[in-house]
Parts: sequence; C-alpha cells; structure tokens
Amino acid sequence: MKSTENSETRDKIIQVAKKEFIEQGYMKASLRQICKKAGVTTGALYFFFKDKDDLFCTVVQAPLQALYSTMMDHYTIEKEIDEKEILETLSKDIISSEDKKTMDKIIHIMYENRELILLILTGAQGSSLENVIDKFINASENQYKLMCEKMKKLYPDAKVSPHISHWFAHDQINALVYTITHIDSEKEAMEFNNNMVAYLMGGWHSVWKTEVE
Amino acid sequence: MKSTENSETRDKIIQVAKKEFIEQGYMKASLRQICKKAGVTTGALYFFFKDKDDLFCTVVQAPLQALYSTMMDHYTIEKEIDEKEILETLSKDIISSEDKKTMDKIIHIMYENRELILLILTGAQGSSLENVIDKFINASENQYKLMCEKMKKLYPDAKVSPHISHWFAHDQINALVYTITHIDSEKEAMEFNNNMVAYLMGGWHSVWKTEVE
Amino acid sequence: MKSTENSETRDKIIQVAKKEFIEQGYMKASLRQICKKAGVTTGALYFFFKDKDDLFCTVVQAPLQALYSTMMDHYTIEKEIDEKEILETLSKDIISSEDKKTMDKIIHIMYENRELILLILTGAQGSSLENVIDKFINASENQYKLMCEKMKKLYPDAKVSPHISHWFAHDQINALVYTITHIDSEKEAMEFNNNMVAYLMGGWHSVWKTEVE
Amino acid sequence: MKSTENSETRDKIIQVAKKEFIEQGYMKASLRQICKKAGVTTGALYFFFKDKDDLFCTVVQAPLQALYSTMMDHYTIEKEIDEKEILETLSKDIISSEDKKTMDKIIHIMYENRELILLILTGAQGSSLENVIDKFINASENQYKLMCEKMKKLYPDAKVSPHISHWFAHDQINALVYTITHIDSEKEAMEFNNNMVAYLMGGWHSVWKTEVE
DNA sequence: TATGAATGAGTCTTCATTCAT
DNA sequence: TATGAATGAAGACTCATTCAT
Repeated sequence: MKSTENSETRDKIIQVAKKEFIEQGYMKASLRQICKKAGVTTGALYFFFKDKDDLFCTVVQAPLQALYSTMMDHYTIEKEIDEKEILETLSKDIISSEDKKTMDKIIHIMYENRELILLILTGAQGSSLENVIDKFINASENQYKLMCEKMKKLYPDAKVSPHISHWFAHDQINALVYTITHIDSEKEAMEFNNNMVAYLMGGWHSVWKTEVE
Repeated sequence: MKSTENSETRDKIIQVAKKEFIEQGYMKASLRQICKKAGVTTGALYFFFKDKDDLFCTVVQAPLQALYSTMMDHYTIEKEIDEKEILETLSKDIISSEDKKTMDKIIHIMYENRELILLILTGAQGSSLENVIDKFINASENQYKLMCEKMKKLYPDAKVSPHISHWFAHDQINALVYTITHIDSEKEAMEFNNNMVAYLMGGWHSVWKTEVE
Repeated sequence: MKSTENSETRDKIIQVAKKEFIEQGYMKASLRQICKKAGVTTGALYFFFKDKDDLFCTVVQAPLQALYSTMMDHYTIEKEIDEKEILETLSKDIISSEDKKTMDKIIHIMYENRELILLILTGAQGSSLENVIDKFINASENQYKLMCEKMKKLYPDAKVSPHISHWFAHDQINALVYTITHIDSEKEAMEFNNNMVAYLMGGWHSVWKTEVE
Repeated sequence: MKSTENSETRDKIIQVAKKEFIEQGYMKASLRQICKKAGVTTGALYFFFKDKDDLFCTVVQAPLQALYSTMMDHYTIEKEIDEKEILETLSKDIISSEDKKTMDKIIHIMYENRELILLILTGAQGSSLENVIDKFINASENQYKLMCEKMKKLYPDAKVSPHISHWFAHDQINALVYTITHIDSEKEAMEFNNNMVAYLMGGWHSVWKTEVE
C-alpha cells in the first residue's frame, strides 16, 4: 500500500544484507557486495536506506522489537502486582512464575531469530546498535532496584554493593545470551533455562547473606 | 641492551597505538593515523611490527600474559590439593579461599591495566585476539568439570545440564568483566567481589537442587 | 547502447593503460599512473575493471582473440582435408598453400596491432596471460604430431626426437614472433615470410634425414 | 686475499639470492626476503653490492661468462680458418663439425647451470640483463653475414631478405633455449641437438632456393 | 523507482635504498 | 665489515556515499 515499505527490491536487499551482516558482522560487511549479490545497484540501496547503519537497523529491527515489547509488557504487568504480595514472596522467589514465563517466551523469540540475535549480540560493533543490550539491561534493572530496597529491610546487616541490582539485571540477560550462543536446540535451551532460574535465584539470595569480611 | 625490544621509536609507536586502539578498537584504528601521530613513517612501523595484528598483540600482550600466568599458576596449585579435601569442602565452598585470593589478584592486575583489558574485551574484533576470553573460560572450565562429577554423586537426582560447567566458568569470567567494565575504583571492585563470590557460590549450589519440573 | 561496454571514461582508461602497459610492461605499469594520466579516479577504474589483470586482459583481448580464431578456423578446415592427400603431398610440402595463406593473414593481424602483440609477447610477465603463446604453440603442435606419424612411416630409419613436433610448432610461432619483433613494415614482413616458409620446410625435411651418429 | 670478493656473508647472500631470483624472477624477488633468509642485514648486502641489479648480475655472471667465452673462442678460431675452405664446404655444411663441437660444449655448460640459465632467459625482466641474449645473437650473426655473402654468389637469383643472417643466428640460439627449456636430461638434449643441426642446416639451404613468387 | 558512473580518501602493506654508528 | 633503524614513495585495492538522469 505504502511506498517505501513494500518493494521486491527492498526485500531482496534486506534478505541479502541479513546474510552478509550475519556472516561478516557490521563493519566487515560491504554494501558493494550486498548490492552485487542482490543484483541491485547502489543507487537503489540508497533510495531505500539512508546509510549502512539504517540498513543494519532495518535488518535486525523485527526481533529486536519483539524482544523489547515482550519485555516491556512483562514489566508493565509486573508493576501492577500488589506490593505486599511481592514482599511476601520475595524471600522465596525473586524470579516469579510470571518471570519464568517471560523468560521462556523470550527464549522462544530468540530461537526463532537466532542468527539475527547473534548478529546483534556479537556483530553490531560499529553500528548505532552496538550497545542495544544495555537498554535491555537498564530496563530490567529497574525491577531489581525496587526489590533491593525490600531486601535491605529484610537483611539490614548485609553488606551489598549498590551495583548489585545492575549486575543482577546484567547477568540475567547474560544467561540468555549465553544460552543462545552455546545451545543449539530450543528444547535443550528450555531445559537449561531451569538451571538458570535456580542459579540466578540462588545467587540473588546468597548475596544478601554475604557476611562482612 | 637488546635490539628490537628497546627503541624510542618503537616505544612511541606502541604508546600512540595503545591510545588509538583504545579509542577506536582494532578495526577502526588506522595505521596511518598511528604513524602520523607518532611522528613516524610507515616503514618504521613495519620495521618493528609484522602487521597491524602484530602491533595490536604487542600493545596488549603484557596484561594478557600477566592474567594468563596468574590463572595458570592458580590451577597448577589447585590440582595438587588433596582430592578428599575437595570432596569435604565441596558442599560448602566451591570457591575456596585460594580461589578468592586468585580472583583478588586478577582484579588487581586488571585494574592496573584497565584500559587495555577493556580493549581486549570489547575492541579486539578483527584481530587474532578477538576470542582470547574463550581461552580463559576453557582453562577455567576444566576445574568445574571435575567438581561437577563430585556434585553429581552428592545430588544424584539433580537434573543438571551438561553445559553447566562451561556456564559456571563463563559466568565467573563474566563477573570479572562486569566488574572492570562497570566499577571504576579498584577498592570498590574488591568489595563488589565479595558479593560476587557469594553470588557465584549461591548459584552453584542452587543448581544442584533444581527439581524436575 | 549497452552499458559497461561503452563509456568515455572506460575508453580513456583503456587507451592510457595500453600506452602504459606497452611502455612499461605489465608489472612495472602502475594503476596510479594510469589513473592520473587518464584524469580519472581509482574508484572509476575499479568500477570498470576487476583488477590490474582484468584491465590488462581487456587491453590486449581484441588482437589475441583475432589471432586465436584465425588459427582455429584454419585448423578446423585443415582437419577436413582428405588424409590421403596429406600423405601424398607430405614429402613435398608440409606447409600447404592453405598454411601459407593463414600465416599471411596472421602476419597481417599482427601488424595491425603490432604494439599490443609485442606487449603480449614480451610484457605480459606477471599477468594471467604471461604464457598465452604456449596455447598457440600447443594448438599448432597437434597438427604436427599427426604429420610426424606419417613421416615416420616414410622414413623408418630416421632417428628423430619425440620433441620434434613441439619444436616445429614452437619454431613456426617463433618465426612469427621474430618477424613482428624485428621487421617494421608489413610489406617487408610478407616478403620475409617467403623465406620463412622455405626455411621451416627445409628444416622439417632435413630432420627426417638425420642419420644416426 | 682480496677484500670484497671473498666473504662468508657475501657467499651466503649470493647463494640465497640465487634461490630467490630463480623462484621469483628479478622483479618479484625481494631484497628484504633475501636478507632475512640469509640471516644478514640490508646494510651488509649493500656493502657488497651496489644495488639489486648488481646482485643479480653477480648471481648469474659465472655461467654467462662461461657461455660467452666459449662462444668467442669458437668464433676466433673459426675466423682463422682458410676462407677458401669455407667456400668449398659451404654448399654442404653451414654448420661445421667445429660448430657442432661448440654447440655440444655450450649445451653442456647450460645443463651444468640450468637453473641460472633459465633465470637469465625467462626471469631477468627489469634487470640490466633482460636483453643479454641479444648480445649472443649479435655475436653469432657476424658469422652468418659473411656466409650470406658467399651464398649470394652461389645463388644469385635467390630472393633472400637482408634479415636472414640475423634470423639464422637468432634461431640457432633459440634452438638452444628451446632445448634447455623443454628437455630435462643433458643426454636427451645432446640427441635432440642432432636433430637441431639437421634442421638448421636444412632450413639454411632451403632459404637460398626460395623461388620468387 | 531505480540506474550506474564517479568520487577520493582511505585501507594495509612492500619496496629498494640510505646512513650514522 | 657489518648493523639496524628509518625513509617515504609507491603498490593494488576497497569503501560508503553521491547525483544527474
């Protein structure tokens, strides 16, 4: 219907660019090569895309968006949960069954677009997306900041670094990154995720029991 | 005294290259720029260094070597520890006081060369060192493989992924990377490390108590 | 009409490249110089030609092709000549009037493109065409192999090296090379060619009369 | 005894340079490589040799000299032979038994230094020796010029190009070049040489019987 | 919508050579 | 005799990007 959004040429470019970016990474990938392999001229490419970075962003946009909204939906719901309830369950499960569901969903999305996710994770250097993960981490961190406040009340003597909320967000994302990087089948990944949930929760609780040296 | 190792020109090149690599990363850094800023001709650079990669390796070699030998020394000592002792302490401390000392030492080395370490960690793409961390992780993993064997005897019903030893090694290194990336002062890093040790150990033990879903 | 084949820039590059290659030979010729003298940027050159070798091949292609097809046409016709006839005339004329015509035609083509032919002959070292002459020689040799078989029947006692067919092909081409290298006018070359035909035939027959030492 | 002529370093350089020049040809060979492989500094090389060309000449000088003096000795002797005798034998043997001996000797020298000879013949482009063969040809031509004079008296009606003496010298050398290029064993080369002598003589005589077209 | 010619600064790397020591 | 540091121009080639058509 619209103009610049639908076009065989555009699709062809994206398709070839995806392959190239995945194989070479952002910096090493060459627009020339992409054009040549797509059977398209440079001019055509520049009609549809502002520059190399724009093309890259377009290529990885879909899964990135899916991931981001999944995460945001989750946190929006989360926030509405009664605070009291949180406090009650906190000592047991920092990762709720709701969390677990979201993680599974995220894993699913990631495995549906595994190559692109890996591209974002390891091949985005030089592009404007080279630090996207940070956005996810930061979004995630807000949750843990709140929880940290509660925990501090439960364990007033714990000597815990102020970085811990960020670390926890970071390591949760990291677990996902690890999974998709090292485990090939989604099924196995899901199983591994059970270990991860246990691991992350165990780690979390232990931190609050750190004794002063 | 020696020849190709000491030279004002060589030093100047290394010094400028270090700055450039840190600022731009391996790929974006330009030998031309380095030469120009060092007030040296290309020929001079190529007299001292085989190519761009060689220059990069030379720049980061010292801290890398320090890190590697620290780690190796540690594992060599570790291996000589009586196996029985390991089994006894296993249920309590997977990270021994010896481990803790090594981690502190590693953190110290890292902070002494923080910029270079960050360079290796985030700016080596394209060079022959783009995957060095993997070597550290693999070296570390061997330890955890052994421990996993023991744990499986203690918790025969635990449903644990075969990837777990690698993950654990990975996350330990990751904790170090996180530290140096996010925490500016070494002092604070050392404190944070206490949390990390608790975190890692808590995570480790929890994994073995994962119940079948 | 067509695109990449016609272009003022392209023509200019080829024209200048031809001059440079002729003056310097393939290896010594510099693309930088060619671009500069053609008033063209490097990028432009590389838009039209894959690399230095591609440019070189383009420059010399026309006369090479003309030569090759002339030769091939000749041999195709030749093969259809009745074998008996060959045997009959063999003792007299190894170089038929048909051969002579072809040689004249070849000489004509060569003189039309004398500089380029000399370039191929003496300045192609380093390019993919550095051994093209061998292809001509080999194509030519096949003819003489057949004739050698016949001659052996006529002169069963002749002690002749198995290399002789190749040598004969080689020396025939060599005669052409000599001509174009040393004789400036085509007219004179044609006259000289009469001597060459006599020379080659005389040599050929004498070989078969070589007595055992 | 003398200084710059005898030296282990110098010998080593020559030895390595010989290998490199043979493998790469004059232009592609790199002095850097030669120095590195010889375990010698550039300075050392430039102490013994003026430049790349000087080194090349030194490397190939011995066999070149041997060839040249053999040829010159031959021609000096030849000239002293009684002119009458020449005239008598001319109609039969343009290549005398003395010639044959010289050719054999030359072939022998060539095979003793085959690699270097091939280097001179095919790898000297760019050096000051790229046209040495011409010197041999020119030296040889003088002989044939004389003979041509005689032949013209014997065959006053022959229509022979003035280039013929040069061609004959050229082709004689060419026969030698062909031999060393295509035939591996000296023994076989000697046998082939019998065919060559017959060939060259047959060619020579036939030329004088060329009839006007 | 697309073409395709053209830009021109940029890439890493190699070269023969020089010269103070 | 040799060292080895340094030159600096030159090598082929690639890049993302532009723009008239």
